[in-house]
Amino acid sequence: MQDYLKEQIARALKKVAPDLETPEITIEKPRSTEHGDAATNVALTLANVLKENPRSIAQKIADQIDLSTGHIRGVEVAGPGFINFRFAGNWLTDQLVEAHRTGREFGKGRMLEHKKIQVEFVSANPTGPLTVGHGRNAVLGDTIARVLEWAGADVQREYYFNNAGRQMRVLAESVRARYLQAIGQDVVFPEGGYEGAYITEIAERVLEKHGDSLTGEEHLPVFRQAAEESIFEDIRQTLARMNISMDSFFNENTLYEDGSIDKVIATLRDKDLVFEQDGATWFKTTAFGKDKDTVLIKSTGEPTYRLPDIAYHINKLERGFDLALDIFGADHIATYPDVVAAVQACGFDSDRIDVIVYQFVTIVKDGKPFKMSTRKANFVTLDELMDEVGADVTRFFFLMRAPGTHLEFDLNEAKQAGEKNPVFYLQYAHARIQSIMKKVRNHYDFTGKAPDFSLLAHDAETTLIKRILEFPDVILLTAGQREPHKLIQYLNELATAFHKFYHDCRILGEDEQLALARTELLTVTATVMANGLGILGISVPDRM
RNA sequence: GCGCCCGUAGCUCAGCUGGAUAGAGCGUCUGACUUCGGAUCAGAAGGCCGGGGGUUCGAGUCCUCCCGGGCGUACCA
Repeated sequence: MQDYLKEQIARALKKVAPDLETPEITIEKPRSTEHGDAATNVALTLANVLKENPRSIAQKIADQIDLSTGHIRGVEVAGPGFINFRFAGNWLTDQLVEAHRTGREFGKGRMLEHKKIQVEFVSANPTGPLTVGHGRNAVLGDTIARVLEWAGADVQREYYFNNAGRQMRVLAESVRARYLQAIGQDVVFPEGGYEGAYITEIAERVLEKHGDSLTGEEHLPVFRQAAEESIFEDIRQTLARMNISMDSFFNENTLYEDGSIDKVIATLRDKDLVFEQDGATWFKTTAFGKDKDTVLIKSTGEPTYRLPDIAYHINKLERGFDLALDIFGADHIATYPDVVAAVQACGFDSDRIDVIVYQFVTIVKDGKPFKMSTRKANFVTLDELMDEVGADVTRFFFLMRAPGTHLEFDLNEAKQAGEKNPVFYLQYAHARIQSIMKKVRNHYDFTGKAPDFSLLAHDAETTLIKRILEFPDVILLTAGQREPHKLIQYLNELATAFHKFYHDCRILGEDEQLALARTELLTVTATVMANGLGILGISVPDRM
């Protein structure tokens, strides 16, 4: 329809101003329905060039629009010089028939067809349970992956982790200390160790399984491995509970084993971007405009996290992804330019790497900001949150707001959200439709009959139809921007249009033809709602 | 100090990438079918879009300078 309009406008423009080169014509959907179904601002943009009043240009163009094809019902000039179009009713019903026929697949796009995309998210090291802080990352990553799939992409979900660094050593020492305490030894708990209760539980399980003989330093790996396995199992379960399942887990260690780390250093050294100083190996980031150079390998011989990060991203590109998406918290953003610069220097196309940065979640508890620390064990786990409000509300809460804005998560409010939560508004619409359907089936027999959507002329009906037809565009917008809250906003509008329809239009008691058309309108509505909630990873109840 | 993000209704946030009278939810106030689920619907109140300057037909949106908050700016991840 957009293309059709553009063509019409371009043709009209030729008659109005034959000498003018056809400009870019943009079509937009007016905010208010009073302004029709589509509008263009060409007259405004041309006012300067043509040295003429925008309204009079608009009027001349409008006069030249061909209405005889039947797609357009009305053209009018409004405001400072907008040209508004109204679609003919048959165009809407044609589209609705198509949507109805497509059913469960309605909304799937082909924008990203044949694109291999990797979304890397969560990527928390196995040092403790996932917290509310990780929640936003996890839910954003998974939902973006889902919407990319709906836009046609072939998506892989990957979890990147490191089980060999300093953090993990401290973790193992913490477990060991708890173990020694459990068998009655008087040991000092390591400075900066992990204090959570789960550490003690892991220590107790080691004691049960291996007895009390693991007192020596040399047994540290046993504690490390026990902790890793146990914590990873918890993380996996938490993710599953949130409706998230990873396609692969990538261990940072493989980058050392397969030599990619050394290769990165060697390549950068060839380009004269690496040098030694004070016993450390540096990356010359000042060459890319940064204030300081960056350490890649510490004087202790231990690499900083940037080095494997670089190797990891090269690895992703070598695996053939058209796009590698990272979901990063605001605190990680500083490394991104380094990684891009290094990847580029190594001869790879860094345009294939993109980062979604989300701002931090501020936990508010009892009206005060709550500072979390995994090490200090004062945190709220995702499991605890889901115990309180359920997985659906948890996902919804993290998706409601644009990733780039700070998200305030009021625990008290979320916990008592119960019936008032906005997610129920969407689920209720779906459940209500199912309930209507059940009643309808008892009153009418529609078998073998096709609906005539042209009977749907009520305001509430056309509004609902227009909303439904927006769905495929919303998918593409959400996928393109990678901002799931846009889908939520849309589903809210869809639900509102449905509830309005429910109040204004009835099915039971209406003549069979109209009842059939309305019933099938609701079928499509329910499908779109189900598809949308599915992308958000939220359940779609038939009853509530 | 420098870099990135943010500042919109009492609160939490949208605002389709520069368009028409700036929207929604919660909260407050007033109303609604004796038949399909009232977890709903209709309406009211509530705003110098942090502030100043600039760009143009047109700015919440772009440029610039202030103010205020968050995160970076580690041989921590």
